[in-house]
Amino acid sequence: MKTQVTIYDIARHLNISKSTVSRALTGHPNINSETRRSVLDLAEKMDYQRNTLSISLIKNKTYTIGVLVPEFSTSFYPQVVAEVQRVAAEAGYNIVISLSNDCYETEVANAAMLLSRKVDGLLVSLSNQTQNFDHLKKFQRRGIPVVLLNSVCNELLMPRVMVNDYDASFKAVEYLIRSGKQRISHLAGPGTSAVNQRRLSGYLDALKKNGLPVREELIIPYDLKLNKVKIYVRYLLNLPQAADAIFAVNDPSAIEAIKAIKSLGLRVPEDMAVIGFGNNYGAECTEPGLTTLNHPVAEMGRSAINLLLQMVQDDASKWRAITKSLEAQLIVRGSA
Amino acid sequence: MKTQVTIYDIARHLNISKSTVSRALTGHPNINSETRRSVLDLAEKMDYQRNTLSISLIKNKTYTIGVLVPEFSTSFYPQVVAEVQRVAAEAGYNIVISLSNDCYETEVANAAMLLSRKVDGLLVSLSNQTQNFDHLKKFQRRGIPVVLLNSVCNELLMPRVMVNDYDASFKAVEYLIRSGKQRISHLAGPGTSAVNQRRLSGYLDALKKNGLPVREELIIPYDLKLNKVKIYVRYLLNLPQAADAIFAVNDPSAIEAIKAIKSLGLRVPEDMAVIGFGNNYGAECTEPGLTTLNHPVAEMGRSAINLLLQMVQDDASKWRAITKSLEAQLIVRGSA
DNA sequence: TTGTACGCGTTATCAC
DNA sequence: GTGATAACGCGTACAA
Repeated sequence: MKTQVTIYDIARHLNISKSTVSRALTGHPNINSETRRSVLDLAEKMDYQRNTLSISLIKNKTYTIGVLVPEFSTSFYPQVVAEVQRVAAEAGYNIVISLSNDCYETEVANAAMLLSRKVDGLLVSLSNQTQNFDHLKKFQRRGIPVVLLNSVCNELLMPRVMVNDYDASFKAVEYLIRSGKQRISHLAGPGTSAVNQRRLSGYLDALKKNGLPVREELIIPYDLKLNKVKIYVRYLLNLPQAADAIFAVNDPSAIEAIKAIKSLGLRVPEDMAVIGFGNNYGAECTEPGLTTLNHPVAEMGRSAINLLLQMVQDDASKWRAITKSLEAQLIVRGSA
Repeated sequence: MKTQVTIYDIARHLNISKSTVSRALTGHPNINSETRRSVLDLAEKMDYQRNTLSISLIKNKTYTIGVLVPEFSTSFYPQVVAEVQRVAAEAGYNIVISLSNDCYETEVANAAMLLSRKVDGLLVSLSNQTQNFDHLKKFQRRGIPVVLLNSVCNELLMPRVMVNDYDASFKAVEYLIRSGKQRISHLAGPGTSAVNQRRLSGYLDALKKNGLPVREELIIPYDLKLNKVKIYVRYLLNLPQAADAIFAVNDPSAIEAIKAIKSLGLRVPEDMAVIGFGNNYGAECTEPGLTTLNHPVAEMGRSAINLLLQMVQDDASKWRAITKSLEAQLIVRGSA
């Protein structure tokens, strides 16, 4: 059974104590430079590798950040996570990623796992289902900082980074109105998610502010299962007063809508304009290109992890439950 | 300073020894059911959380798998990783993800980090740049199993999971030939990557086997920077004998090619057919839809992690350097 | 400058 | 069934 090389092994070989070896390895000032040299050489030769576990145990610090996100099914979270990983690595931290698959139970289980792994901080984007926040409270109670991404939790005071969905949606709908559209429909996501609520609000207010009536029949809440989009599009076109634009809650829905419209022999944006949300992969691949709101993914990841790393270093008394709200820009391609 | 609740705290409160507490918590058989009950109750009440670090230290086992991939810039790795995470979680393992950004130095640094974190196994997809494999050898030397994903390393004997790029490319090119194309171009990726080499081989052999000449001017090696695609497309169309089809090494290139062809006023696939590789997000968004080879992402992730978990459990003497080669299916949409 | 002794939180091996 | 005691690998007061 091959066991690892420890500082004790090095110490024996050099006839010194393991504390001296430790000092050499950690770069402690009080050590003879020759001793240190020979330790480093031998360590190299013996292919010594520090055991991070024991150090973490002693220092009660793991240099690990837990990242809890719902899914990787669009480009959004992968891109956010990539940026988070990059920034964290620069600061000497590693990340442990957990996917909740938008399932509350999985989210709780993963949170418990990250807790028992003694992460130094938690970056979390809650699942759509999550209504109970005890799993996050456990972190707070232990003095482990938590930053929310794209999520709201009114019970808990913790910093969060989000996109200004309201403003963005408002902007998108107003753009449609300015380009002459009158019957703008909203393909909405599940109302359980605060994100979707904010997008709906932006839609509603843009209509009101511009003197357009809110028509219930044009607001379609759906579960984001793409196969239903075609049905909705057909419905919108067959209304007594057909819709002339769709503001979709996300890009995949918008892309699906464009396909449906075209398959019915109609033109985008003349017969029906479409605007999405996210600017995911694929948004520029449609014909016409999808006009959509750009999610500032890298910036979101960067803000969130920087906020969290700052909290990790600061004393808990310095923590502030600030909300960082980033703007989503409207990218005009051709679908609206 | 709030410190964590330990088994010793529980022991004191109940006037028993910490060994007994440990036994209760781990479900050891030799323990009075009443004692156990009171321990579990108190643990719950005190919000006790096991410290995985110390257990890992003592058991020399972390239940952690290192996952080292190049990037998250297409849907490929995120989807693979999502599946790996799912399967690993089922088996009680967590994963630590590291992105190398296709940079050799980063890859080496990340590997060292994972090593010092004492991962139980490593799943790695090498960067394009990687030519030296010492960082992987270190794992092997310590008895930590490594599985390669989509990578080749002739120096090292380790299992790998890959797509049968050769067969897939052969299939795609043959499909183009059958549909009447004669001057099939290949937009190739950097030759340093074995994956790209295999795709090129499949292209070449399909031509040969079907009696078509290999024309050097139709083979374009490029660095996958999408902004160059338009130039290449124009070049291919302006040849004395213009190309009539493009087999692109990946989907983004193919999608870019379709756009370029259409922007020049030509038709896909009549004037120029296009086939991609990967079936990434966006492949079904183009007009016409992109005909491409489907990367069996979930299956690849599953195979790789299952192979690795098996090795983690087995003795090193049982390890076999098998190669698991999965088939990529041709998805015919409209671009060819 | 170096060595000794202890502790981090837990499990394992002995006794009893 | 339970309790000491020794590990796991390392850092660090404290003493020398």
